[in-house]
Amino acid sequence: MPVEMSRDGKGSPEREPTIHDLAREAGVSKTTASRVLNGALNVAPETRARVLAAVDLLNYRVNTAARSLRTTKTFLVGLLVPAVSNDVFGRIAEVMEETFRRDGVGLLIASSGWDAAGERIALESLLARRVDALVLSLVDDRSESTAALLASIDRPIVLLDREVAKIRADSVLTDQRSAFHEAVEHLAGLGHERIGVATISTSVRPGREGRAGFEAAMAVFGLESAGELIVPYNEINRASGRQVADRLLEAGATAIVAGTPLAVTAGILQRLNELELEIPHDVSLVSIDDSDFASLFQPPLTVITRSLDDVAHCAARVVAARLAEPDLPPQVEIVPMRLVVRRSTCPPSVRAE
Amino acid sequence: MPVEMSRDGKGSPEREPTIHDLAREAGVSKTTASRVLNGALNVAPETRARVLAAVDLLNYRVNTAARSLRTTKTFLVGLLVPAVSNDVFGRIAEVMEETFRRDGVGLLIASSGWDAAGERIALESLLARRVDALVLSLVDDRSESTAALLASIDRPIVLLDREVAKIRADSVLTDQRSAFHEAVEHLAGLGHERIGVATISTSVRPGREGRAGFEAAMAVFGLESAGELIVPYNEINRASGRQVADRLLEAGATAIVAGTPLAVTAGILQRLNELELEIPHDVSLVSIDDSDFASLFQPPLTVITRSLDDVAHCAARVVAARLAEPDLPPQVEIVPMRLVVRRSTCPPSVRAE
DNA sequence: CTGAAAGCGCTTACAG
DNA sequence: CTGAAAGCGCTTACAG
Repeated sequence: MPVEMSRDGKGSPEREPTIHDLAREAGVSKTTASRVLNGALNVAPETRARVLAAVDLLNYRVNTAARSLRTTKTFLVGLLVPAVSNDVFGRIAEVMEETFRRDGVGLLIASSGWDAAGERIALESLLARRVDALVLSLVDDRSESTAALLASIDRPIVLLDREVAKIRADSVLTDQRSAFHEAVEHLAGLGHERIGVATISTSVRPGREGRAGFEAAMAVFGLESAGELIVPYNEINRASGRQVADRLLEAGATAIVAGTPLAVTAGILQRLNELELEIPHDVSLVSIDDSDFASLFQPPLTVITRSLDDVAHCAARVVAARLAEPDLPPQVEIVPMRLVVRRSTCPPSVRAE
Repeated sequence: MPVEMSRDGKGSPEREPTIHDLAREAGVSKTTASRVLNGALNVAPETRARVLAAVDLLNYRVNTAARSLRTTKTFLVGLLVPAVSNDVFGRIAEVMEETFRRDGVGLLIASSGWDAAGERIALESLLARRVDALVLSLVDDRSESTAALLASIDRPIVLLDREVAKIRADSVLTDQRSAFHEAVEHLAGLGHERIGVATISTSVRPGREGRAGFEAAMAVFGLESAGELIVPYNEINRASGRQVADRLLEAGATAIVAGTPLAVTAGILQRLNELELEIPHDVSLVSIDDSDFASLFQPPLTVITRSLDDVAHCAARVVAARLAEPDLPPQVEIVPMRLVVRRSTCPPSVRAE
């Protein structure tokens, strides 16, 4: 007697069961098996039960590749971020993954490394996998070539805090403008007149909006937002943060709004420390995005923050809506930011130069 | 004349070109087209060139679903971690993704949320996608049910700092034992006798190895490693860290080795601060894994650290080797840890109780 | 060095 | 409510 050990559930890990095996086990056609697998409603309850029992017995799992080939959908969405290791993007990725998982959708994550060339490659790899939709946090939303690439794609795109001209896309934005307004309001209220801001480059929406929000707020409070008080950081590292700190201090800032990622903020703090400038007595500091770091630093940092989970849920919802209804008008969701006052801000002292 | 606008490269985003279109464009058979796509060597150079030109012209990208269906490989590897938002796992995920991308392999990341039930679901979702290999950082490597599931899988598995009995798997391990030895050596050298350690539970290799390393080192230096000096944290949050700090202090520890993730370490620091215990004068502290947080905290933390990039590269290499050679004997790679002395450790002071 | 043909595991009109 | 048949886009013996 030949060794026949199929359908024993576990143990001999042979060929994975196919829908054919499933149908045979349940005594129905592949068509019917497929119907219950896909939750079609026109199936007799009893038949459905038989198929489901067979699924359990055989430990059947649908072959996604075959399904994709047939339906031309991959049930995969691609997420492109500058760096998953970044605390903000890491959390967004985590929550999105978990959210999509409930719908049987996988999240393919790619990091650009804050670099245009890296971004191109990451994007290509996502496209090669034929993801059903793309969620993007680009390094430069003004790039013509990126815009051209995205325009040619014909797949749903949701932009995370970016705006790309001439393409059809949904977006989830952060209200940077009001964020900077709140920061300035807080600082101006404390009596600061020379408020400096470290911010991401204008090649990206938060840089443009943050700057605009800052300037508008300064005007509202009757303060001068001189050009030298707005300095973009160039790279995501400490050196860049130290440089920014120097320039802002040179410009006479008594308070700094650090619209910077952690590594850059770290550089700013490091530089202030070296110069023996105490926070908040010598310099007040407002940082963007909350973290263990911010709340545990001495002094605990006053921050402008948002719910990263909201951003992620929002993005997932937008993707789902778009996939369900491709002809929806462009969706735009705005996630608010709020100020959390801690101990890194106080009235300015009269510093002797 | 009917509107015929195929092969215009971009613009009209119609049906994606298939290998059939490619073959026609290049004037060869699908077989040949497939051969050059897969880098087969028995193709005339000139033919190859024609196909490649057609690829460019049509902007052809192979349909991964079809390829997978045919080859039974998905070119996808699954990474299961407790949380991608964690600084350690985030970095590992980022580097692995980038490494795999070069080989055209995608990384599907799933987070368990440090939870057994969540882990099961995450694992199932990875399996449902039929990933070619699994890289796992389990929440409990002693779980019988997880072991049974993994044993039934028949796909390459590489364990990240975990060891599961009775399954066939490769592993990338961290040398926790020597890490804790170094920490104790450093602290004992400073004169500490009551050294406490906060560590992950023994349901996971680092918890077991760390504990063993700690006890062995204490013995070497003639110190008592009483049970109350070893306290596991239960959850990944500050409250848990505060609790751990209290217990260790109660046990009379003058130095703490915090083998804890950032959120827990944060709780320990917070508690010490509340109790107005100064680091290092009242309590010395050695933390595990370096970060901006650790180096910028006041005082900068002495840490035991490892190269996360090495861990990631190592894991990627092990996966690649296993995929290329399924019958390789189990591979075990060990990544070293080293001590970086900063300013959170000093000789113990005589504290009045 | 090249091609015709079969088949991977699904889903979906179509027919009943 | 159910099933037979076609076909999604590839790769791979097999034959030449």
